[in-house]
Amino acid sequence: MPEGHTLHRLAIDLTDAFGGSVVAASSPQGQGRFEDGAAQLDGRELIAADAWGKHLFVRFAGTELVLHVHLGLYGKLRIAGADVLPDPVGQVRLRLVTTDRSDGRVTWADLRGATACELLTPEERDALVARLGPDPLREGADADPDRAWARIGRSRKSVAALLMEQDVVAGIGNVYRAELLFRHRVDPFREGRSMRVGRWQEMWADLVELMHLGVAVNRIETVRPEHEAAARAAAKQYEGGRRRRSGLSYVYRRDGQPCLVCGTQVRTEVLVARNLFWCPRCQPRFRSRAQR
DNA sequence: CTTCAATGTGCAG
DNA sequence: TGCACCTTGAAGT
Repeated sequence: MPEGHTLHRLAIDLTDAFGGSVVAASSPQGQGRFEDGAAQLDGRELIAADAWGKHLFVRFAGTELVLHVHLGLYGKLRIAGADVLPDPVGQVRLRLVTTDRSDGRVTWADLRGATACELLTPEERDALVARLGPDPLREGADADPDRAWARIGRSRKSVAALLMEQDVVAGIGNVYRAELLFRHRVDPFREGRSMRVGRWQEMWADLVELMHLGVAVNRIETVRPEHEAAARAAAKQYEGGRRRRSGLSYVYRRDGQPCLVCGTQVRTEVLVARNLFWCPRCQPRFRSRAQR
């Protein structure tokens, strides 16, 4: 689940659900790992949440400390409402609860499996954000593609590796990386410095759109309308009746299957400890002038 | 039933 | 470079 779109969506949903309300904070099954933190937040008004890349920050009234959450690979923050508060399931590191004064209904958020759940001073938060690159989902100067280009355009590392580095672009994960490179027919293995700035500007603009769509539908969707039918048919065949949870994709997790555009088998290879997926025909090996 | 891989990252060696 | 983190669902036996 968690690439940047997930955290921005959670920031919106948390603010909608709890913003302006006093919350009860607890760490029910947190193995003691966030009990002190939860106690510091308990009974405070939640002001608002925001995200930068894959990091979520939540501000509370009456304290400078900021709640910082990073979901890692499989963390989840689930927000729900009901008449009665259910018992926590699994290792709930943090639970936030607010009760509606008029009808007594409760809204709660349960955090499980997160890599980070901690309270940061404003200085610590700023230091963390300072280590992150521009975020396509933020506004104005926080989403400056030139900052990313300053890194990419001079690097001998592959574009595929660079796109995963959070200090180059904050919020891209393995799915957006593979899909963005495919959509722009870019060879994942070409050096960053072999790219032209115009190409990067196109990729960035596309990424901004894709990730905003991801926030809106709460899912990564990257397939263009003209390929949707083929993508759906391919997914259906592959699923064999199972229910599909993730969005349609061109190449992500489609290794061995025919490319939706050209029919060539999609390939995969481990690059910097992550599975990279690409179409060798749509994204042919880039050869520099010197290599030709 | 058990095992493994996953949309991620930090740290040990 | 590989593991730990510690959850979920798919895949294997």
